[in-house]
This record gives sequence, C-alpha cells and structure tokens, in this order.
Amino acid sequence: MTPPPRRVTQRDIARMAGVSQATVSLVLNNRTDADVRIAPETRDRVLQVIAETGYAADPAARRLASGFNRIIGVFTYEPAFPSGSRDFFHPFLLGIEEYAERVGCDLLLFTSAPVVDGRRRIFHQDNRLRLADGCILLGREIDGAELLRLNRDGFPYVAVGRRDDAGGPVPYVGADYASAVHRLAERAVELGHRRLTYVGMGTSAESSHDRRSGFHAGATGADSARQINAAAETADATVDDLRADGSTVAFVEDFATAVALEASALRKGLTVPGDLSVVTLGDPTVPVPTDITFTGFRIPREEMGRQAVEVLTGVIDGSAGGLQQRLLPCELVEGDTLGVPGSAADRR
Amino acid sequence: MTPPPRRVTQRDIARMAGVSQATVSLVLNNRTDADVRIAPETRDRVLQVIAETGYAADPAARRLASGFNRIIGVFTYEPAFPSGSRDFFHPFLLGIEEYAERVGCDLLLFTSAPVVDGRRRIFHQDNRLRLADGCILLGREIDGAELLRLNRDGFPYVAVGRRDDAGGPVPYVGADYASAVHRLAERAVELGHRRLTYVGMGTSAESSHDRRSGFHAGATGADSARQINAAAETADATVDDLRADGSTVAFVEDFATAVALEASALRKGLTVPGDLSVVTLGDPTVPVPTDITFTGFRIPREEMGRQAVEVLTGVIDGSAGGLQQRLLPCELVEGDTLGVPGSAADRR
DNA sequence: CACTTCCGCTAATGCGTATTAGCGATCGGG
DNA sequence: CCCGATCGCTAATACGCATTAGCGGAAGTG
Repeated sequence: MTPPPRRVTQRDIARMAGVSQATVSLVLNNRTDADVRIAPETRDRVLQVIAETGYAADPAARRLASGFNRIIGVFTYEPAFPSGSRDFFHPFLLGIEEYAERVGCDLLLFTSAPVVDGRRRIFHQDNRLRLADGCILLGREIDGAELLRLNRDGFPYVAVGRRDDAGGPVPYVGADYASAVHRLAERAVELGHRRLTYVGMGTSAESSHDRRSGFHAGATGADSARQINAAAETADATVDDLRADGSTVAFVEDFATAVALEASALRKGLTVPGDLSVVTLGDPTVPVPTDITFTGFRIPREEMGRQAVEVLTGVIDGSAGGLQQRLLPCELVEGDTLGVPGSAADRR
Repeated sequence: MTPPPRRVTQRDIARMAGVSQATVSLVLNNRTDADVRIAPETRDRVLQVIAETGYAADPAARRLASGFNRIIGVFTYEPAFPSGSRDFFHPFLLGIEEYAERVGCDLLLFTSAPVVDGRRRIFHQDNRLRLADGCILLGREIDGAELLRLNRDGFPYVAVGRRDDAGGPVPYVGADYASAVHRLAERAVELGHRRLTYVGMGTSAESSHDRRSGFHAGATGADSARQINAAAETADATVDDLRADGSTVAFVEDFATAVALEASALRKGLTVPGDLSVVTLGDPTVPVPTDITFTGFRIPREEMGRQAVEVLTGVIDGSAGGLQQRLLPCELVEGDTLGVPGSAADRR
C-alpha cells in the first residue's frame, strides 16, 4: 500500500496565483459575506489557475473541515446475494438515485456492513457512516436498536417504510398501506362479502400491522373479519380453511401466497373470483410467474425513494420542520380476482 | 447548516483509557510491527473503552491521514433516468456489489456527475472522485479524454468492457466478443452459409470493433462477408438488402434490430432460419418483447462486475502486475434462428 | 494633517486520524 | 554496578481544507 501520488492542493493553486491558501478556499466557496472580500481581478486569477489545473478539492479534507460532503449513505438491510428480493428494492434505488442526481449528491452504498445473525448491521467496528451527511435505510425489517442509536447520536437518517418510534419519532417515507387495504376491504363488503379473512405472513413489521389495521377498519360492515397466517406451500390447507370458515374473500399479504391460493382454488374446482375472491396487498417481493392480474394496489416505490432523499436533505440541513414523516398513497389495481361472492362469473 | 454534533474521537477514548491518542490509533490499527509495542493489558483496556463507547473512526480523517478508505467509486456513463438501458447495467452492479461486500468495501456512486453534451463527465468542479481508493467505469462508450486524465493522474480505475489504450494501457474486464462472434461465424460457414452480412449500429465503440473483427476472422471460409449498418426501424429495407445480396445469415449487433429483422422476414413470407438465419451479438440493452430464442451468446455481466472489483483492488494496492486486462469468454446460446440455408425447416 | 472607516487579503488554527522519532524505564550481560 | 538493549509508550507532525481574527493600506472625514 504505497500512498497515492500527491495531487494538486490549494497551496499549489495559491502559489501559482500569487495569493494565500485561504484566498483560494474563499474563492472556491464563493464566499461573498460582508466580512470577506476578494477583488474581482484576484478572484478571476484564482479561477483561471483552477481551470488550468483542473483542480478539485479533496472531499475528505473538505468533509473534515466543514462537516459536510453532499454524500448520502444508503443502507440496505436485506442480506447478501443473489437474492430475488433485490428486484423489490430496485425501484426504491431508482428513485433515490434520480433525486440524488437532481440535488447533486453522490450515493454511498454501505455494502461492507457485516451480516450478524442473518441481518446486516449498520454499526460495526469499521462503519463509514460518518462519511455521509445522512443515510437512507432500506429493508423489510429495520432493527429498532439501530434506529435508537441513530437517534441518540443525532445522525440524520430516513427510513423507507413507516417505523414506530425508537427513542423518538423516526423520520420515514412510507406507503399508506392502512388506507389502501381499508378501501379494498370496504369495496369487498360493498360487493357483498360477509366473511373476510386476512392471510398474513406472521411477521411483526410495521407494514404488516398497518395492513391488518386497515383491513379491520374497512371490514366493519362485515359479519366476520378474521386473520390467519399462511405461506404459499400450505395453500391447499388454507383454501380448505377459508371454505370451512365460509370466507368468500382472502386478503393476502404475500404475493406468492396469493398466486398459490388462486391455483389451489382452481384445482379444487372453485372459481376465482366467483367462489373465492383473492386480494393481494402489495407488489411481489420475489418474481412469481403468473398471467393473472390480481386485485390489489401498487406501492409507489420509485416515488418513495425520491421523497426519502428529499426528506433526508431536510433533516440534514435542519429545515425539515415537522414534515419528517410521510405516507404516500397507493394506487388501487382493478384486477380480475375480486368479484361478487357466489356469482358464477369466472375470471376472464 | 449547523455543523453536526461532536462525536467520540480517539482523544476521548485516550482520556478514558488513560493513554495517548497515538496509542489508541495504534491499537485500533492492530499495529504489531517490531518498533511499535503495546502491552497486552493496555491494549485490552483501550479495546474495552472502544467497545463500551461504540467508537468508530471518522472515515474522512482516516482517509486524509492514510490515503485509503476501502471505498470503491462507481461511475456510470449512460445518462439519467428513467432509462431502460439501466436494466442492462444491473447485472454488472450486482457483481460489483457482491464482490465489494466480500472484500469489505463500500461503493460510492457518482450520481452527482453533471451531464454535458448528453454525456456524464467524471471530472467536474466538485467531483468527489478522490474520496474513493479507485473507481470502476461503466458505460457503452467511455470518453477517451477522461481515461487519459485518469492515467495521467495515476488514479486507479478499471473499465468494464475492453478499451483501447489511452496514454497507456487501460485496465479492463471485458467480454471476449471477438472470439464469440468468430465461433458463431465459423458455425454458420460450417452449416453451409456462403454469403454472410454483419448488421452493425454504426458505432465506433471497441465492443463493436471486436465483434466485427471476430466476424471477419470466422467467415474466412465464406464467399462473401460484408458489413452494413441498420436500425430496427429500417428492418424491411434491410431484409430486402440481405436478399438482394444473396446473404443467408445476418449477424446483428443490436438485439432490437434482430427482433425486427425476424419479424420483417416473416411478414415477407420468408422463414427463419430456413430462408434467413439471424444471429444476435449480445444481450438486449433495452427490454424487447419476443418469445423467440435467438442464436447468439451471453455476456457474463455479473462475473465481469465481480472481476472488475478484483482487478481494481489489485491496481490499488499495486499487486496487479500485468494482469490488468481480462477478457471473459461468452457462452454461446443455441437458439432457433441459425440453421442450414435453404432448408424449408421453419423455426419451431 | 490626524483620525476613522472600509477594503482586500493573510496568518493561524482546528477538524480527527496515522505515523515516526525518540524518551524514560526496565532488563540483561559482563 | 555500569552500560547498552529492549520495551512500552507519547509528543509532535502531516494530511488538505474552512474559518476567523486581524493587519496594512487606501480612502474618506473633520
């Protein structure tokens, strides 16, 4: 590890322009305060030399001295590769990158975070968190202890997805699952469904909680709104369970489980949505082959990414005020799997 | 912009452990040279305090003092969003991230690079290039002038894709297009094709050059091996041109053009590959809907990303030797669009 | 002409770390 | 018992930049 070759510094520029290093810095930062004056000709001379040499300030030194960087950290919780769930995060990253580009920020991906107990950790011996002005947290389940630490340290951050308080309010940009599921449940009741079942994944994440509460809020007009847990592998048993309960519609948290449910129902001679309606509660997290358009909603992932950066910049420069928590509306998807219960109408 | 709150420093640790700041640094860096000795109990005491406080070194200061960071820059040439070509780059990034994670490096995405003349620029006033130990260049066409500058500055970098010299050899990890196209052309000749046409995009990128030279090298046994340029929009005219020339096989650089050619041929009553064989020379750069499996080859994009990081780390620590240029083999794809010329056999 | 004001700039310092020369203490050998 | 070697550590400095107090000179004021 031989140190990298010496590069042009402000001292060099200063010498060449016949001024002091401080002057170079002042010119570079366009300081035009009342108590800092540089004669136009001096300024031009310095700028001239800068242009000739192609000088660019050392970002590390700059950060050390000023405390800022225009770098946004991105921390992805979900562990390593190759993981299909990556595709789920891609739109978030797209939005993040787009907005970062717009505001002239670079992105620092904390890929070096070690995996402990099957989960990446922000805080490890060598974390380079403080190289960034703030960071964006991405992941289905975010460690509450780490949020707490971020809050305690006063490190600017924003979570993508709503998060419960952790030693203080957590800045986030989330999707309004509660409202989306609420509307879907209401619609099911309007269509005549009397017994509704929520098919969850058994996770305790905030996103699951919001969906469930939206479900119950929207299903107040029904005779029964219960909740079970199931996975794609147990689809057959789940369909039996639904029939036994008399449920005519399933609100399914996991997309793959919804696909499996529909397939199982068909195998059992049922029609969808005639005998059983199936509503999905979010975009697929892993690619699932299907040519059915499920009724459900769309998570505005790209927009969430964009706004996460927007909120973060607000948190960093302290201008955010109270607007550090945003819930974005989800667009409902008019699919082919929610219909009038008991109707013979098969899906097209 | 109020400066961020003061955080724990080595001085704090030193005070708490009753040692000097230098000692903390030495312990932290596990220095065990002959001329640097720390008593085990002192070391433990320092480590104890570090663990209690959760201290992590300031990466900016560290970089400033040592010159290294364990951060890898990633520069993407292709301009902004939302661009479908992004999907083409995704596998590269996947490989890059995977290997970076393995070697404990973070990734710095230079999203702040401004677009000038429709192309992103590495070197701009505020580039944070030097925050990284080195960088990876990604893009269909990379600016030779910028490569030159990187070489001149002695800044470690690696291009993804073969590049011609630019004031010295350019370190790269590329795909061996020449060899892949060579083999495909040979196979076409073996199958009985006597007149071959290379359908290019009219670009001067190294990747195009390599394909063309592979084509001509592999087609030495043919009666004619010519070269034209065409786009998807002019597919009909191109098919006519091919027929007029008597060519029975087209080697098509651009995937979308290949799809259009096949469709046009069918419309004109020709069979593929019976009347006209179509060979594609690379993965789609934009999503093109088709259910045909074209004969061609696969670019090992993920592996290229991985090896790019590997080569870069070698360049950075100077251990790379002469192995700074790698061409990875492409796997041939046995598709349905290359057959015996004149055979009535339609594609399945 | 003395005195204040303002202009244009610089010297000095700090940011937090890595590195090295070298200091005092202890130890071993003769 | 003295001297050199070794051990364990620290003081000092550099890295490149941003920031601020303040300096010398010119201009303005009475």
